[in-house]
Amino acid sequence: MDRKDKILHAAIDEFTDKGYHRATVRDICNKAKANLAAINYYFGGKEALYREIIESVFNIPDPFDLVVKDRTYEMKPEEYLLHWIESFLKCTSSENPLYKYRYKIIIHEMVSPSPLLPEIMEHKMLPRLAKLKEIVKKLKGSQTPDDEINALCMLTIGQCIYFFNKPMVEGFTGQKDFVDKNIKLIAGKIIKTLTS
Amino acid sequence: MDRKDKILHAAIDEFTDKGYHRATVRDICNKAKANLAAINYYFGGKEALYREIIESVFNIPDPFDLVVKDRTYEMKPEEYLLHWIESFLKCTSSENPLYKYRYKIIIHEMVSPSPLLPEIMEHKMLPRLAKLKEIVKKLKGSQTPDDEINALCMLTIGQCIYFFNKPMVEGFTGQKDFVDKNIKLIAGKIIKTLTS
DNA sequence: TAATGTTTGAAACACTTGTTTTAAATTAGC
DNA sequence: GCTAATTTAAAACAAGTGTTTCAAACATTA
Repeated sequence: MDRKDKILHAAIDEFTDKGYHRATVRDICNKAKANLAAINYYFGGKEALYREIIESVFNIPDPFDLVVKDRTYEMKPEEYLLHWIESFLKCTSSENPLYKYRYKIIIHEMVSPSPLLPEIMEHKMLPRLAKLKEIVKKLKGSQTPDDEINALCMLTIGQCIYFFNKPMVEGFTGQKDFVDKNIKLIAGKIIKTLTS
Repeated sequence: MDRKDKILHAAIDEFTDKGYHRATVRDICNKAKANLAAINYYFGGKEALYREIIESVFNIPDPFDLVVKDRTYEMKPEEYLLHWIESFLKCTSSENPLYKYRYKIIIHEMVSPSPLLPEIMEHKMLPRLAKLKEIVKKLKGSQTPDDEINALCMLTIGQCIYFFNKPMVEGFTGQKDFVDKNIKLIAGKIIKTLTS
């Protein structure tokens, strides 16, 4: 692993852990055992490095796309959504770091926007959310009011994304592996938001 | 309004908007038209000022307590929880700033913990969450597994707290007043998570 | 009024941040 | 092996941070 990769690796750790603002180039370089000037040399600055991280984290297919593949239009909406939810929840665990990082970054961007939020929102998030909306619409029927579809989508996301808050989940349950242990249970509850 | 109050007012704006780390004493003083040294003079420092803000934001009764008052034990769990959820959602609107501020601070603390998170968690949040858990337990029956109770509580909180993310809600719906307009609809969906 | 305590204001301090500079070390190409 | 380009290293820079200092202004009260 060369110096540049080591920096990328350290940067993804720092940015996803602390968000764009609280992550520092010094901490990243220390973690990568690189010199302070390395980030500007290789990437051109902190913001450019962050943009590279964003690309690497978002430009991989959704985990649930791998399950669903091209069966999208032969699957029932319920089945599709259950995959969507379970895949989302699985991202909280560490077995697939890139997906976890993606949602950690989203949470940070929502709470403390970086200069890159507008483009992340437009190019990375809204397209994926549109896909969710489309399936929910198919499930509930096309005559369902748009506000209700929006509400259902956001309730689903809210339920899923909440479990990325480690301090909250651990503080509430006292368990470190609560989500891993209860994915089926949680997904089952969430899907009821959409179907009942 | 004296100088100290003006600082408190400005500080609550800055801390709830940007969180403990990104809020600066300079911005607070500028907004309060106070001198830079005022914060250290009146409060003893940034952290002490933040602690004062925390107290003012958390040491008021939950809005739903005002509705429920001492009728807690004559109310059905469903009725109680619906109040809990609606009150929570109402806090997203600006009509009652202190409640809104409370949840904005919670979100910031979850994502970018301040030095005060441990005491906020212990003294301000867990007691309130325990109350929710107690009612959910009453609703689902005492033989319900603890993991399921925990999951239901967190799903409920996740759904509610998500709507405090203004950029997310506006980005998704394109509307500024979506939550205000749809409180009954949203609360109705959330309560189904618990009852169905 | 005079003396005292309180509040304000401007500057400076110590520290952290992202960035730039400059030179040394390393590597690649001939 | 020599030259030139690339990479690394250390230091300095400029801007921003929380805090402190200290004298001036103000208010209070004897």
